[in-house]
Amino acid sequence: MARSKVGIKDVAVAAGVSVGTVSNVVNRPEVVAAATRVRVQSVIDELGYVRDGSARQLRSGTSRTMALLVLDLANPFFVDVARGAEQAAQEAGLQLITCNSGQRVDTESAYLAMLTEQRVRGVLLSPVDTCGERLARFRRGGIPHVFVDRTVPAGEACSVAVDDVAGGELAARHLVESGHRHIAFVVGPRILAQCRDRETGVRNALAAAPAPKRRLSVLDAPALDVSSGRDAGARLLGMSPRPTAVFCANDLLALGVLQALVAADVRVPDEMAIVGYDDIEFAGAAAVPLTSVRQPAARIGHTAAELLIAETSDRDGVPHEHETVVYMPELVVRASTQVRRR
Amino acid sequence: MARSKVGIKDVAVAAGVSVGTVSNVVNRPEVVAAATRVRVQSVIDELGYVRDGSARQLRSGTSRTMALLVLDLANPFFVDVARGAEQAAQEAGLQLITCNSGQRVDTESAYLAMLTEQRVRGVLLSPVDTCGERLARFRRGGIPHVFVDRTVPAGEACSVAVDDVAGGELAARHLVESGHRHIAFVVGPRILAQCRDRETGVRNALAAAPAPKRRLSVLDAPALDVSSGRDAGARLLGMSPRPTAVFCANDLLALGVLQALVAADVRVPDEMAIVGYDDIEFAGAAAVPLTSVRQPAARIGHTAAELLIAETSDRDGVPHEHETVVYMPELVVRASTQVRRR
DNA sequence: CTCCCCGGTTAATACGTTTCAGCTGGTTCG
DNA sequence: CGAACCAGCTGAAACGTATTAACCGGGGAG
Repeated sequence: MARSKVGIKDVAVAAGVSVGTVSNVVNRPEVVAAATRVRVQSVIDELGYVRDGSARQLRSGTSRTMALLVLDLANPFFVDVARGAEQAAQEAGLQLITCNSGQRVDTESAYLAMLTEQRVRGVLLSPVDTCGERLARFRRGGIPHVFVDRTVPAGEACSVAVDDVAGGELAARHLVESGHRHIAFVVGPRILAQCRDRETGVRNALAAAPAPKRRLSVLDAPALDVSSGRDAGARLLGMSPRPTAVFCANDLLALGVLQALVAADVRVPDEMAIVGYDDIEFAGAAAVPLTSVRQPAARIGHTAAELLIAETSDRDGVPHEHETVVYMPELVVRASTQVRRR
Repeated sequence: MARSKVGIKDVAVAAGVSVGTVSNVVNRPEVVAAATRVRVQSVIDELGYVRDGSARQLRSGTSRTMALLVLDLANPFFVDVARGAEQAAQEAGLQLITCNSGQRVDTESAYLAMLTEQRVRGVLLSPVDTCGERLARFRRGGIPHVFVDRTVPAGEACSVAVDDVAGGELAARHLVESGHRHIAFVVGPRILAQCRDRETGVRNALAAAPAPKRRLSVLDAPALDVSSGRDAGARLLGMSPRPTAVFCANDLLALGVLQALVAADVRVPDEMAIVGYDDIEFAGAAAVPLTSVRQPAARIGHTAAELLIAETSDRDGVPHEHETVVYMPELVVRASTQVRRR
């Protein structure tokens, strides 16, 4: 079991052949004579030779793995994005590695630095902040990348996203049409474009609503997760006058708010309606099934990966045109906004 | 913006020093004179030089990244494991990449092959099947690895797991003590040791229960996910006589079963009690908050990563002792098994 | 018979880095 | 005054692979 360092050279001498031939057996079997091929292959199996990715990549200059760097893997939305991207990568014969920045800028740039050093084929990127200096440096680094769940000025890079302004409008309009006059919006860190855009959508919808004037209360949450949602829910309960409906910037926040309401015996939706965002699988299974704004998560990942693959395949001479894909969100109405049998 | 290929050599000539000096500036700044250091560094910044990971690793022979290969990233339990592992890696100055086998054997071995070629420092592994030939080949490959959420015969490798038999017992005993006579167990693919062990625990608990004899119905689910849970829930509803309690091999299944019950207007826990496994965050936020068996997910990941790091740090000459860590699960009782104000 | 081509193989080179032995000029010690 | 040393730097040798030009023996075309 001499597992120490068997290289192409060892295989070559053991098979009585040159290293070039061994390389051919591994990478282009069709060019080597059948007899030689099986002999070399059997030596490879016997010795347990595995080619060395570093040397291979150093020599060839290109990698066969791409990366997905997401904002928050604890959010099932991004897990679905990853699933879609993984499938597209697999279809193209590439490997995908997933990295999680956890909404932290420094973790994000650490990963970007590592991926740059590794010379990955490309990166699918859902960055914390589009404007930061660290991100700009990465982009100057010349590694192909596609923005995911985030748009970017046309021509700068490919991007695949959902119209978050429209999504915010969708949610707020639904609440307005359900007769709510005082609506709360629980928003995450404003550094996230998603949060800013959804807020814009909410304000648009309220401004466009027919008289009478609606009131909007905005509650800030420090992060887009369940425990921040619980906090926000507690604050919501303390408000006076209390809003009759709440829209949350994502489903994790909404689930947290819901927990706080249920714990305080506030009836949903009778006393407080709730709308979430993302329509993660758990939204429909919640204490009160959540009305939510659905995004085609897996398709976003799949499309983004396809764009990246297109960008990194050498189309000899043909220059790459950056492309921007924007999907439209869709409102899924459930019990959390439907007053039952009056 | 000539982003094409700036290597250490380009930096060297631009700064008027030798390549060795540039390498030192990057890797051991303390050995080079301050004046030279700042000059070289400024050239590096200006040219946007990034050292090449492949060449670096090829030369030095060791990698600074380790990998985590999980069974199912859609299960928040594994996301927590990843979080713990990531933290431990970061503490040791290593990078962690996460790969998702999605409970598919072929995807798993594709990732293992890639990680082997890449010569990663080590792999944290929660395999689909401990016995398969493909896994055996990987293990012969000599890449250090630690099993996660899965025990392995002592001495073969390190492993960090939770006592699943005890967990199954915990859940079943709780239901027995709540007075249930006919219990259903929704189990996932038996190829997963977790499923087998939890079933063993259930049978142990029932065998050990005082008279009268309890009845056990086992329902097979094709996968450990929510939609399989919904299917199982539908089958459960069709049973006659119908069990009065159901224990699910994980929380995703339990949430699916719960959805099916709620949709059919079956009251939980009055008509049907439910126990899940993993105590994921969403279990407490479900339609009826779920009683569940909690596992210390983040700690599992953290400990496993620490073991791997210990195994791969050269303790000059001291041979590595494989270690097995087993945590005990804990029952968290919630509304899904507590009949309310009778 | 010569020439050329062809399938199959070899030997050499380059990829970008790290490392290490050695060179330099200057300073301190005996 | 010479020897020994020092900091700071240089230059070349690997690391394991993919690639390419060259080589070789034999068979078909001319």
